[in-house]
Amino acid sequence: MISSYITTPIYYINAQPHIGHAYTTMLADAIARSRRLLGHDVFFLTGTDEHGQKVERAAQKAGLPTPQFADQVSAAFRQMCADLTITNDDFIRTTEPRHHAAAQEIWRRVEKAGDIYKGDYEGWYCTVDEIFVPEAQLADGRCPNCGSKVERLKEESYYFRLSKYQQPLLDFYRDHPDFVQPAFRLNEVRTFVEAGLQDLSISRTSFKWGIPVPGDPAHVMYVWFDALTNYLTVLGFGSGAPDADERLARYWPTVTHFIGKEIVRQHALYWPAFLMSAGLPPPARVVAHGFWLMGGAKMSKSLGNVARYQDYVQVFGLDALRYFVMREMPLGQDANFADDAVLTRYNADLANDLGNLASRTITMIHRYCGGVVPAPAAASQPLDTDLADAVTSTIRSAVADFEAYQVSQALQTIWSLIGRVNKYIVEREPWTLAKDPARRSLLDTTLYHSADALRVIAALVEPVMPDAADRIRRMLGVAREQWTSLSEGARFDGTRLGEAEALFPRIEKTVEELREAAMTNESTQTQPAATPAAPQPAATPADDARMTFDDFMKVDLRVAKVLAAEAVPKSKKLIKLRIDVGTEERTIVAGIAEAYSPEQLVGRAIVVVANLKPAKLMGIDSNGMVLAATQEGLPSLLAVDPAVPPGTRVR
RNA sequence: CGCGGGGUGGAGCAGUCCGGUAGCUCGUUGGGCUCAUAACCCAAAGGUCGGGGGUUCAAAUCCCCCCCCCGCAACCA
Repeated sequence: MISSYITTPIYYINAQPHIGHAYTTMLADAIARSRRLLGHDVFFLTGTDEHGQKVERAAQKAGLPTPQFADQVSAAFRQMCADLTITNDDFIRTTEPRHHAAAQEIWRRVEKAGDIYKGDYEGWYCTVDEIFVPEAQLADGRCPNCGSKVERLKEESYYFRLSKYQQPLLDFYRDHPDFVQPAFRLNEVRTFVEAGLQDLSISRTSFKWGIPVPGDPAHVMYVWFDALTNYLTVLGFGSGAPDADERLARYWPTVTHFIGKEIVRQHALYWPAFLMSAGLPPPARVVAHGFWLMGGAKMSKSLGNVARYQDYVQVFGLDALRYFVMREMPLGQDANFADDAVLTRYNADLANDLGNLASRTITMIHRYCGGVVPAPAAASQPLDTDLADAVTSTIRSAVADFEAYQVSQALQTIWSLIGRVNKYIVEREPWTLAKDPARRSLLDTTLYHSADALRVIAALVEPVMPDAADRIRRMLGVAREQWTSLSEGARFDGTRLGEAEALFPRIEKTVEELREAAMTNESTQTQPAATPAAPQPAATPADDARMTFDDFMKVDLRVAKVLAAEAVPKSKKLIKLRIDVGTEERTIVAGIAEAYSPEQLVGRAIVVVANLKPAKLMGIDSNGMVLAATQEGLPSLLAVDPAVPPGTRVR
């Protein structure tokens, strides 16, 4: 028996589940279901990643003790699985004891291999938030979160000898060209590895919400070292359980990790390296999908375009949501999540094509054959054999598509068969045949083949739309089938049909009407308890972090007038401004291009820091700084009454 | 010259590697049918394949130059 171990990423609980999490999970679920239909021994895992300082902070923000916060958000992900009828066999939480045991075990093994050493981690540290801020996220040399000054700090840290695995990784990639799909993602990783690997910091002392390092509890493991291990935890790794080795041997070599493209490096580079070090084989396959765009733009909270899977389940139904995302996103590509596209797919593909095919087929058998599937004539005509051949080849290619993770392709294949059957029915005109008793046999043959094709379609569509598959079978009066025995011409004639029902009733409303209805609904719903929360409470800085009035007066704030503005070439955020500060004209560079065009700035009265040391930005000397309130990355300029003359002091 | 992806009928995409009547879905228009969820089937209109140059008997496809869009990186004093 072939083993298939399928995983989703474990989801980081600093945010509520949204359509992106839902998609990865549904994709993995569809593949898991398809593997079961193929008779594989499947183990399907999902779960939540709960450690790290971001979680600590999110908990603070929500005003909850960290463990309680983790419970709450993790529960929301568990609920998501239930909402989406995900068939996972286990749900791992990294805060569970079994996971702590596994992570510590892999640490010990890596340490034993001589791949862990102690060193110093150096970076910009914010004393108020007690975190290291990545250089790229610094805002004016300040913490982007609380705005206080950061300082250069060293922290003791354990390092993993990633550099040692450069060649082994390259060898592994060379020997396993199918390791990452789509293939171009592996190329990216390979390029990265070829450029040289640095050892990886894998522990922190600056926060406590994590798994203690064995033998040195002052350190907790860096989240990725901890998180990736979850894939082994659920197999009993490090548990000492009697069946652990057997389970590991049974599932580990077969694993397929489904992930989003943003975490390819962790899964295709760090993870194999950790495993090699620990003496375990790297995963068999990593499948990376693209992002869902909303109206062509990346989903983000600031744009307010983050889609909630719940809304779509409510309006279109779960099967329709699953169908849409599987159909619309080819493996590895980005795709657009547009409401009108969902509606179109629903009506065109589900209601008109599939739903209507089921409806007309079932109705005719009820009407012309007393609700019992008729037997086909012994001698087939070309029209019949052509259809039968199409059914056979559709089974073959759709199954192959699923095996290659090409779910969108599989659905296209299945839908062309649906079109084929619809055409077959029109060409035969059963309603005409029914009027002539002499053509009874041809009528029976036609309806038999139509019903048989529908039976196969139900089976093929099951991984994506399990509920619709069941409903079709109920109408046809047939049982669930494994793909291993699925074939054209199953001769289920004599079967009594169930009631005809509309599989996917057409939705006649417009997108706007649907939105309105959904919004009305939402407002009557109680918000889930864990939703965000109160604007972030102002950090209460320790007394020594405050400054004196004199300190403040050192900052020379002035009203200035924009004389000219132009975008800085090759930069995304920078605009070069020529400003009048009363006493003189100056050039300053401001990072506001994402919110303002140069034209709308000219003539404007703004507030600047006039006594800031000059700095060079993209090669341009900037003499001062424009004040703006930045929300979700988008700046909003401080404005004063235009009547105030340039040079006026602000305090 | 930072890296990468892309620009194909109204919309969304395939085709580009291996040159040879430009294809699919939706939409539009006309027709057919009436079993069916105003669904299904057929047909038509609609594209100088981002722009320019080149190679070739022949270029969406190969070569050169340019323009535009989207990620990432850089960049927010």
